Amino acid sequence: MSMQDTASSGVALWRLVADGIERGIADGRFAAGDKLPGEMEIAETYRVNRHTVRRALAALAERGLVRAERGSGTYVEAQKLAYPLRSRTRFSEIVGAGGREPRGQLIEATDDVATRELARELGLKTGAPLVRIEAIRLADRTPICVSTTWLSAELFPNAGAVFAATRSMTKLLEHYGVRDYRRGATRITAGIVDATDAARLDLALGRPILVVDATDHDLDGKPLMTKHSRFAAERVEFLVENG
Amino acid sequence: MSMQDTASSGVALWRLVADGIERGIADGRFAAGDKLPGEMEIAETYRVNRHTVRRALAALAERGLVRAERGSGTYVEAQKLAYPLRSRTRFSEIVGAGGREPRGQLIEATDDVATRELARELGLKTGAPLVRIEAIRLADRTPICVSTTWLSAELFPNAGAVFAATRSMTKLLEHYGVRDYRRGATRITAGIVDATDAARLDLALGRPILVVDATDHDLDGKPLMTKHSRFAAERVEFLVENG
DNA sequence: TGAAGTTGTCTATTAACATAGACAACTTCG
DNA sequence: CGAAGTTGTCTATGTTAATAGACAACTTCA
Repeated sequence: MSMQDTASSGVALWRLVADGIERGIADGRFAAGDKLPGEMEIAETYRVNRHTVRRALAALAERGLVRAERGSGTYVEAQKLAYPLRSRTRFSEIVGAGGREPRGQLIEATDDVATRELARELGLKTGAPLVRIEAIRLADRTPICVSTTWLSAELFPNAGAVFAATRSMTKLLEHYGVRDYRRGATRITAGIVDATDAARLDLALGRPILVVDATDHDLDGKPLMTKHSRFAAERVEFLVENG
Repeated sequence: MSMQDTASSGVALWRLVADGIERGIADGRFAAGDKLPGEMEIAETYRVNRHTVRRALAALAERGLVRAERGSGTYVEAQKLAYPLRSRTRFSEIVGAGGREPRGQLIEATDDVATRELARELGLKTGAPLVRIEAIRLADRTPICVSTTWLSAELFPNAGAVFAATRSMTKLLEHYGVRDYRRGATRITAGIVDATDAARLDLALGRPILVVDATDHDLDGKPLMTKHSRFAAERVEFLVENG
């Protein structure tokens, strides 16, 4: 396959090969520790020059997914985080369950006003004052997702400062007397990471992301906050346990 | 932004611009019928040459997402299919609810044997005979997803032929006396389309896909079939209605 | 009508992508 | 050891991607 006989997709060939191999790792065709096929063999299966395969492998190696050993072969390194989507979903619990250290980090907290869309989600009027919190969440040192959270500025004054101190949405809500909350309807789609999120997630441009929109409610069904989260698709896998 | 000052991602710049605009359409910043900013303005916001913007717009136009009008501007065309993930999910009902014509098409049906993984999902023994059905599902003329379905060859003899005739999994199960069924645990992740699926979904290489793995059970909880589906992310949006 | 703003088309130049072939350096295994 | 198979590095060539500038063709609106 050369660039001129396939419809130009705007994606480099080496990138397609790298994605193919990564998929193989993701779905278990290549398990952690396994040896990948030789560069020549990969080149033949993708009908591509060996140098193109080498570039693909170099990209995967740089991301820590594989490791090349001269004279021997190239070996698989990594795994994905299982992320159950339940009504009671807590990032820290999910990550902790996998034996990893959950961390949160505030990027910025700013004042905002409700668009019609946000107002509807939060049960407020259009133009109502909001706090917008931009945060990143990690498992050990690996960024998992960035999320934008909107809360009513009247119900949660100084929410930005509280989050900066607690680094946890659950603790933030506790601070305002909310003992428990549930997740409402969740919208999931996929897309390509933009430049800003790519930098925050330490993700290469053009990588796929899982986009999750959800609104959390208290136990009486009153909306508390609405979130727009972007997950590095290569690092997580959502589990919808029935529905 | 030129290719040499950003870390080379293997994704062409015009493709990043196209993805950015598409995201703008997806999340409502540009609604159907809206006029996009001028090519010069887009070029400035992405810090890119106008020709690069033109290429991005040409790609979007070819996919029918936007339409350029000389001397006037470029306008938005399309929308996404809302796809609720409930325990009782029927493709035909979801598509029909949107006023579109649901269609199914058999790609191939072959005999297969259960891997350990498949056997566990279906409650069979490793090596048990299976029927593997590869099918594509469309809304009007637009391909929405391709799915690989495995069923027990003993419980559902000639399943391939039955599906080819009925073009519906629901009708296939009815044929074997299954009146109703429910979806069990569902795993969702995202990835990049491979060459085979790209052709089947009429999707450009490098586009993101939503990957859904699920097993359907009858009302007694007995596994009926397990599916591996790949959705064109740009054409659907999953709705998880609580959980 | 005329000016401003829009998309369409052309030429030209530089960097990145992909191919091809050859050989070195190293590991594994009989 | 020695052969086979692996990754690492080099040179070379043609194609694609992205830049830059200029101008034509068309629409909108004062």
